[in-house]
Amino acid sequence: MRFTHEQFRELAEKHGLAVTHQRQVVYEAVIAADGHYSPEDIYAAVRRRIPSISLATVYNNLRLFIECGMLREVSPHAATLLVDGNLKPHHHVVCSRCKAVQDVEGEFIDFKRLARQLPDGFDLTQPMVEVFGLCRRCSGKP
Amino acid sequence: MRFTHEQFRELAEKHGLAVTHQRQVVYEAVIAADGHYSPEDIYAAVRRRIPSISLATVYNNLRLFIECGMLREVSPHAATLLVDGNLKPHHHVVCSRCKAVQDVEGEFIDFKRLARQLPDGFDLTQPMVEVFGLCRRCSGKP
DNA sequence: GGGAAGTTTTATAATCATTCTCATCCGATA
DNA sequence: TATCGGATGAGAATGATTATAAAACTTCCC
Repeated sequence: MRFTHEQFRELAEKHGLAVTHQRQVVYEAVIAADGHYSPEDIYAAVRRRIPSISLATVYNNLRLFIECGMLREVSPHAATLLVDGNLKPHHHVVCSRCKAVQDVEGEFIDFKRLARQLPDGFDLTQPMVEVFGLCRRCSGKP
Repeated sequence: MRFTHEQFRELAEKHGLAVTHQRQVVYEAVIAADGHYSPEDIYAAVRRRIPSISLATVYNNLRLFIECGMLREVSPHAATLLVDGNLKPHHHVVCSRCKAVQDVEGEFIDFKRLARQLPDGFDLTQPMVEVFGLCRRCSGKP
């Protein structure tokens, strides 16, 4: 999707970001791409319009967009592998900001309804769910 | 948690793994640690019992344990950041093996029940859930 | 118990994604 | 237009993870 300079200026101002050409093109590339893409993917797309752009600029801007809520991060995850020795069925609550993981018990998934929505052939062997949000410290709540 | 040599041998055989001292100690370290730990954490714990162990051995064995189902990986995630320009509420289905991500629609979460289980102060700003399992290709189903 | 065959471990090098550094450049404001 | 602060670009640096190859260990069969 393309934006006029004015449209993007408005959007950026709403989120407190300065307006630059690179920033607009990176954002357009993500919105135009309908799916889940890596920084390298976006870099490749943006280079068709700004051949001189730096990969670091793409990373910087993606991070900013995510922080101010203009984009979502898929699977907000810790920078490293985490293992869990607890094999009993349980779910996780993950803080999108600090990546802290806590266990959460309870039956809050309607598996019948979920099963109807699953892609064909998808096998829910270990029904395991992660819920994202902000932990107490990151949400700034008392 | 500690195992006798016999107990661990039985466990390993059930999952088709050879029995080595290092392997047993790594596994015990994960089981004893009640929570979500990184390879470095486990490495630190194991070194107290086997000072000469190599970090690569810890990685190798954690990967094996995860593959054969003796441990779970927290937040199975792609090796790289993925961004999603779709801000409409939706959830994701993630393949634990190949890390492919697909969107899934529908109301299958009982948010009232979930809210009761959430840790204190946890803020579900963007109720967003990821469901893990095996995609058609990785599950080997027709 | 001994010995061959195949794994595992170790140490180190290599790789990959991401961030940092800093000199330069651009955009907003006076 | 002059100035200032933030943004960009190029490449180096970092950190997690994987690959490599030689040495050590397990397993299995006798």
